[in-house]
Order: sequence, then structure tokens, then C-alpha cells
Amino acid sequence: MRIGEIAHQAGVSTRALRYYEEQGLLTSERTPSGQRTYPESAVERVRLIQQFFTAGLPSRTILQLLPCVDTGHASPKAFELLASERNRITAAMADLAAARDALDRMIDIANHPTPEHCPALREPAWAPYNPADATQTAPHPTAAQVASVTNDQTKVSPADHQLIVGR
Amino acid sequence: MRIGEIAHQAGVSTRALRYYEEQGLLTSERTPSGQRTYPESAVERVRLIQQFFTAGLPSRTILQLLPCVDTGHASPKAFELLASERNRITAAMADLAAARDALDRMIDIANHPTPEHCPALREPAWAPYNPADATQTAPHPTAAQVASVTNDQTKVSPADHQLIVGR
DNA sequence: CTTGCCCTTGACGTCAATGTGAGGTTTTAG
DNA sequence: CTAAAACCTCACATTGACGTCAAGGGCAAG
Repeated sequence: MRIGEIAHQAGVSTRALRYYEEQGLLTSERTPSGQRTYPESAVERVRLIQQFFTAGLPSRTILQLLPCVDTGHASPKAFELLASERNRITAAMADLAAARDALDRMIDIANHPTPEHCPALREPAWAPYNPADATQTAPHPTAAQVASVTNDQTKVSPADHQLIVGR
Repeated sequence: MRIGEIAHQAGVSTRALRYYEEQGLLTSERTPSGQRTYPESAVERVRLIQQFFTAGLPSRTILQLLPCVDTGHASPKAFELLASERNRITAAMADLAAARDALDRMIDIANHPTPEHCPALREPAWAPYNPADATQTAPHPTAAQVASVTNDQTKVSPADHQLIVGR
């Protein structure tokens, strides 16, 4: 398959594929005229690469991880890298959960039609979050309901709110 | 308080604070000589701003959200923005969870000492994830155990693996 | 043969949140 | 009073994963 086909099937640009190759993440055969040729499997590989990019892994890190994917074996260093990247992702998820909670608080507050009956409004809206404040007292659409309205089904357990290692 | 003190307490650089002001996210009084002065409350405000930045919200979006924080009321547009950003965050969390699972699969595979007894190795390591493959069959440290070893306490419910709206 | 689409390399542009340094003023500590 | 530390503005640099434009070659259909 040529580059355009792979790009289409993997949902990325041809520019991205050439960039991946430039970074050593993706290899290609060449036709006599110099055009790139890929096996079917390249599509899944590109999807994996994209998944890692989306998760915020830099190309250099992905480059270190991919051989481990290919060989099915991880050197101690690669293993350490796997673990530390997992921790990064976990920490990032905790950060996102915290921001999401902040938005939820804003949504709840915004939905209070009677500010004088809303304790949250007597303190700044951005005060540190106290879970006890979040018990259902809202007589109007609450963040959870807004979430369901907007097709949001994701819920994370309380444990996710612990920040882990950082780096 | 002057800028250095706020920066220290909020854990950001003075450059960042001046940038926030430039973007309209933060205001300051000025002494006759031109130095910035902030109230105590600025520390928490900066922390909130940072939380949003960490969650990937661009400054323009935060700028639209902050008035809603201050007034405790959200215009319909601001409300829509709140909901859509919540969805973005949710989708980002799902992406992170997917990448984390990919890393977990790699960790599990890397820990298999006997490739000939490991079904996962007969398919490429990056094959689409089938939850049924992940049942405990590993006679060696599994991703969950690695996670605990590395101080990882985060677990997300299965519902988190659904991708939601994207944009 | 030509139209049109896909491919090539190369190189500069983008975006956003800062880092960094210059060059100068203000505040603070001794 | 003086030196250090903190502050000011302006403005260019950085980083990363691409976008985009330029100038050209390859290849099937009509």
C-alpha cells in the first residue's frame, strides 16, 4: 500500500507518516521510483503510535518503546520507561479529573437560581474543593445530569484523585 | 503581595503570572512605582488557572470561563462551553486510559518468560485489545502489580473505556 | 500525449505557554 | 549609603507535531 492509503485508513495525514518515518517510528519499502510502500500491518502500527502521541508521549519515548512492542521483550531500561510513562499517564488522568471536578463545581454553581440559598456562593467559586459540599442540594440540573445530557458516561473512582509521582 | 511571593506560593514563575495578566486571566494593582500588587486570593486563582492549563484548556477558553467563576453565573454560551470542555476532558481521559492499557499489555507481555506459552505473543503486541485476553494468566508480575509497585493507585471503571463525543 | 491525481524532498510556518536575556528602576537589608 | 535582591518592559528563543507551499516526477485513463 502507498502512503495515501495508509494515511486514509489510519486517519492521519501523509505528512504525519513521513514525520513518523523521519523520527524512526515507522519504516517503509520503496518502489524503484522512490515511492513509499507499506504492509497492511502498518495501519495498526500507526494507530498505536497515534495513541501514544495522544497520550502525550514524545516521539523519542515512543521510539524507545516500539522495539519492545516488536520483540515482545523489554530491557530493564525499557521496563523502567514503561512504568514511568504509566505513572505519567496516571498523574495526567488525576489532573484531568481534578479539572473536570472544578468544571462540575462551576456547573453546579451556575445552575443555582437562588444565590442567597447557595452556600457555595458565599465563598469564592474557586475555593478548594470539599467533597462534602457536593452532596445533592441543587434543585436544578446538576453537573452529573448535565454530563448525562451531553453523552458523558465516564466516572472515575475517588482513588483517582490522588496525585502519584510526577517527574 | 508582590509578584514573587504569589509566584512562590502558587508554584509558578513570575513570567507565567505576567503572561496570565497579559491574557486577561489575572489582574493586579500597581504601586506608584509600577510594581504589581496582588491580594491573597490571587494564589488560589492562579492555582485554578494552572489546573485548567494542565487540563489542556487554552488561555482563550479559560478567559471565557473565569468571569463565570467570579459572578457565579454562566451565560448560555458559557454554559455550553463548560459542558463541551467537560466532554473534551472526559474524552482525553478515555484516550489516556486506552494508552495506559496499551502500556499494561506491553508490560504483561514483557513479563512473560515463556513466549511459547504466551498466546499474546503469537499475535503482534499491538493487536487491538481484547479484554478477554487480559484475564490473569501471567505467572509473573502483571501490569497491576507493577502499578502497585510504582505507587499507582488509580483505577478507572470499565465505563471509562467508551469514547464519547470528541470534537 | 495530456489531464489529473498521487507521490517525492525541502524548508519555512504555526501555536501556546513559557524561558531567557538585555537594560534599567525600585525595594530591602546591613 | 550601598549592594543585593526583586521588580519593570521589551523582545527574541524554545519545543513538538505537524501544516503548508514550492517545484518537480510517476502513472493510469482517455
